[in-house]
Amino acid sequence: MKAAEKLRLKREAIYAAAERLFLSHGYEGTTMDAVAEEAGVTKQTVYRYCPSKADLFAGLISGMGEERSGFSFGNSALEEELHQFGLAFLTAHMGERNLSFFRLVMNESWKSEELRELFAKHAQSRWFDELSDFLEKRLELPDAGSIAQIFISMLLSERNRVLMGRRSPLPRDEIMTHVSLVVGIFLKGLPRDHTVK
Amino acid sequence: MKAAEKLRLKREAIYAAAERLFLSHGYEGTTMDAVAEEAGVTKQTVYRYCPSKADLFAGLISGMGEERSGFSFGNSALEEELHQFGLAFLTAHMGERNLSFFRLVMNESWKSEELRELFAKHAQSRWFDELSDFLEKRLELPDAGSIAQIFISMLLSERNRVLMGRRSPLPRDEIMTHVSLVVGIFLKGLPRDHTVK
DNA sequence: TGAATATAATACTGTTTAGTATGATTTGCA
DNA sequence: TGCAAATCATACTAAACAGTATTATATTCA
Repeated sequence: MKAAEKLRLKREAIYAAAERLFLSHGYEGTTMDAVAEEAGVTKQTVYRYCPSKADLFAGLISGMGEERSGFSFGNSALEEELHQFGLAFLTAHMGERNLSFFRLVMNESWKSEELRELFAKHAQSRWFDELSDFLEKRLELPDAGSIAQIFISMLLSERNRVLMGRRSPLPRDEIMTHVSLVVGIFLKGLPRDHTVK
Repeated sequence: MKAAEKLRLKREAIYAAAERLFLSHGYEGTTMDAVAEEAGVTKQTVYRYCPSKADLFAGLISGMGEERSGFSFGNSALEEELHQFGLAFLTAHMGERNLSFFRLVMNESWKSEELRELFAKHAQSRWFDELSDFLEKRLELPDAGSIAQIFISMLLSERNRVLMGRRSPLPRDEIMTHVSLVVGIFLKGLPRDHTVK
């Protein structure tokens, strides 16, 4: 095997191990020794690929920046589009990885401006942008941004309890029921002066 | 001054100092030396009043359990009641103390079942219970709990950005605008089969 | 006043952990 | 084959921090 290839693989193993640990145990709860062991590598090797724990963490977060929302709006009826969006959004946000990532952001983001900026590119911003654009295109709204944020919050109304370990993530059928309920309330409740374009 | 009185004061000083530090720096970020200094006291004295850091923390959290929601529903029109509730709720939840407390809960609650139980008595549960009862009393609803949770989430739609340091807490006028918007959407959007009792 | 209690001041123990140092061993490559 | 880079194994340093120990000084109260 080529040398460059091996280096790439090792680097990926280290970052993958770090991601697993950071997501499941948080920043403070993850030691560099644990990262090394999880990656099947020595601590020196870890430090050959990153200058410090903080850099490893920051590198990881910005690496995650490439992830897409995994949903695109189409031209179906408003209700149908919102329903599909809600399903995709809520399903994604009830996944373990997403829940862990959100906890991590919450835990760490207030510690430094640098981290806040890193995180800002993630969270729900892709989803939010798509929804906001869609609402603006389809409806005449006073403030599409606020309205989009409200719709997203309605979808996530059960998430805090999940995040705090007071209930398990919504299973598929509860997600469907919840999305229907939310889309119903939202559509009927939209400001009166909206018009479908 | 009586001895018992002095003891009580000292105990309060220590717990107050610990609360300030835990709220602003988190559990890990707070050292017992810092608590002692903040309370103007020696570390031994701190340990005379609590057996360990974990106990100090737990004692604090359960001490906060007595706090009321500070709002009671009346007999005005539905819209007016919801509006008043929204104002009180959102104002409280945009306060620094409440924001810090929520961050703390988020940060620590996943670490142990004991902490989760402690926290369970707080968070929005008082507010939630009152709202849920009110909706059940006033309306014919399929699931007052879910609906109450959705209303609360709508009110808090901007809070995540605040929590993550991406915007400052909503000032009074934005709170009012937001509450009006939310109550409007919510009331118009409620499931059709509701009837005012 | 004098015994008992609380506190101060200070230093210490033990543990955890980020990061470094060293010397031996493997591996790609010319 | 033989060199150079990467890795391993292991041990170390330095700092932070929870919790303890000691000795001396105040304070309460009988």
